[in-house]
Amino acid sequence: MSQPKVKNMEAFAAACGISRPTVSKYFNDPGSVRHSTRMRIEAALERYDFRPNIFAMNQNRRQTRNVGIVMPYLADPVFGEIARNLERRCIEAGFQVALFSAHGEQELEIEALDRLRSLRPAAVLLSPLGRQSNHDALAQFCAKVPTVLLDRNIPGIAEAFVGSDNESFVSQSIEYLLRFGDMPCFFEMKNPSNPNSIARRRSYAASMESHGLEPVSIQIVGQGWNLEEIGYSGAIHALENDLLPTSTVLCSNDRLAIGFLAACYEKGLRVGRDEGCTLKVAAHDDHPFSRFTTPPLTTVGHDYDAIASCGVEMLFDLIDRGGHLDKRVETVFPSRLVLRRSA
Amino acid sequence: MSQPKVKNMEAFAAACGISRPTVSKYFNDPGSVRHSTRMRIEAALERYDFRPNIFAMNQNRRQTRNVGIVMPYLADPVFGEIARNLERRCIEAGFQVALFSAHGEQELEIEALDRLRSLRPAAVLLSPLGRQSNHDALAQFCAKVPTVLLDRNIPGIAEAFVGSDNESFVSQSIEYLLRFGDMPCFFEMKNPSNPNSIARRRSYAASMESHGLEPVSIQIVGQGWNLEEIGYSGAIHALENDLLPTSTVLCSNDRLAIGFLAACYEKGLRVGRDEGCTLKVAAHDDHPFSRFTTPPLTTVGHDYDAIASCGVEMLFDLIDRGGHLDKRVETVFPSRLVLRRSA
DNA sequence: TCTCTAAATTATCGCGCGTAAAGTTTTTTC
DNA sequence: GAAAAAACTTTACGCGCGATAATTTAGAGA
Repeated sequence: MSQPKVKNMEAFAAACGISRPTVSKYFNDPGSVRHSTRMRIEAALERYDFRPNIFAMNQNRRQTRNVGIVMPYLADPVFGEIARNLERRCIEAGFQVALFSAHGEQELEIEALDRLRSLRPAAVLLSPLGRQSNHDALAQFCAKVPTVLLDRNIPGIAEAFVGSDNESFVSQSIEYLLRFGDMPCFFEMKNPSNPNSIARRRSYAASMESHGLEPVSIQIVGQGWNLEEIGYSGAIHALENDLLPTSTVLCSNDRLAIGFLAACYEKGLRVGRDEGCTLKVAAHDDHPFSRFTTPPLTTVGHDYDAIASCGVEMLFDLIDRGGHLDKRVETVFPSRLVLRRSA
Repeated sequence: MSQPKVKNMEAFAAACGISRPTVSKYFNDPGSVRHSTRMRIEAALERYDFRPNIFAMNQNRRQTRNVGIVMPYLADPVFGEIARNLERRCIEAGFQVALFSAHGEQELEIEALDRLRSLRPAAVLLSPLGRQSNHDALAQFCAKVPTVLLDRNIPGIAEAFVGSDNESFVSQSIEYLLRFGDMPCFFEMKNPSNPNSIARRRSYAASMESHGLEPVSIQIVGQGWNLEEIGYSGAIHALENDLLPTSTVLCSNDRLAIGFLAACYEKGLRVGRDEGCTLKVAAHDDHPFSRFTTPPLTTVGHDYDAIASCGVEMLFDLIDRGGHLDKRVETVFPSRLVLRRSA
């Protein structure tokens, strides 16, 4: 079956034997036209290679059907995974998705939001860089474009927030470690760019104190997103100078832990809960790679599916309500412990 | 300084005291107007918050300034990294970038190309799934949209190909291993979805034979993109059944090797070139994590920068030439050996 | 000062669609 | 069966810009 080209909706409507406004109505909502005419249009759609010009549509509609997804660092598999979930669901709901990554840089985040704005998205799912973000620029953006914050909260900005409960993360890991009598010290960056890290730091301290224990942190230096490298150098430094106050280390996140484990190997330290091991290591995030570290990393995982589901639902709800929610909604999902051999 | 809104180019031109066609000309090429008028426009641009409606522009231009980037699996950090490089350069050249991922699925790749087409891109950088791709659909796409293939070649399709030289990859690793008298066996998937894997298989055999040695492959089963898991199970199976013909293993790619190393740890095998190690492992790709495996993985790395540079240059050249090259160009970059402790 | 040319202007068309109003046909309801 | 409602058609306009042609203006060189 050849598919003759039809250059515009006018010609296509003529080929259907239907008026253009009705065809237009069909493309905006196939269910809004009579069943018999719908069949005629869809039959013609098989015969002719036609799809409405997306630019003309977007120009004339009151609202586009674009949604934006902005990730802080797409090369990080965790965000790649989240983005994948979100994108899938948005497409299924009939939206055109524009995917952006800040690549870990403040300027690029602003630039991405800037380019996104010119796409006039109906709404945006934004996972900000966090501390590294230009908060004024974000606030300005969110004031103009309906936005749902994802994974990283910035209080007061955007219409809603969906993410993981950092408290649940840390309390789960600590409960587990304490059950075996281990006093976990907290391994983290001194100046983390990730706001979740701050929340986890607080949760660690609170959780320890609630057990009548004194929190002890090892704060390592480092800037940027190369967390494995930062964790590695920090661990080397800590091991060489005997800075570890306890034999159980709870890392703020898996990527730091991956660097930590590499350092342990280099220093000839055996990690795990087996006999002969001198160190236990646990962390948070359940990074895709954590299952394959040596030893496999005990960690606490996100419920990506729930976060993605809730995030897009919030997004659609926001769009339905005209871009504004009566009050800012914060939804937070609990995490689940993933037991492996490192602790 | 308040930024009063200006709703269209007409109004903005009036605010500048300049005619609309001239302003239009400016936005299409700021250098094409007289210096004094350019200054006036840019001064007004500071005062007013105006940017041309991108939909109207795209609708009316002979050609859009959109370019598409399609990756096979964005959650893989290797592709995330490549995409980041490409995106950056395209934006700098003044293009709007539409980023898509096939998420490892044939249908999604087709769907992405489909959505991309409606964006009428000036040209596309496509890194196909490869064997898993629907080649007919790809050919159909490339016939209609000027395309540069990236990383994975599909002969005869698209205007050009830019990637790494798999031959150089494998010969470098083999040369290195043989220098220490190690007979490397080749660890790979039986039915790899990645066309590079096929090229590497051939290169391994050729390289071994050129040294008068007999090639030995371990082909493991598995489907999909969860390569670490596939490598892990394959290695467990091989180790338990004593299937390894040599004590040096050359993995087709790093992700398989990561799984392999995890299996070795589980089986209590020490890997590396130190004393007391029973196995050496090397691979290809220089995955971002390979530096942090235990032991750190000896591998062969891509020249991402060169590939990205060449890819976008090819893309721009293709656009300049009106979307067609006289003859299909294949550019291939050599790789560099990255020595670490695993072999 | 005059000339020549590059640049800017005016005027007008077209792109492909959304949208609205008014009139017509078809379907539903009782 | 008539009345009401729903779906459709026709007509017309507008969106914001690119493109073009015919004119006018400005700036550089002689």
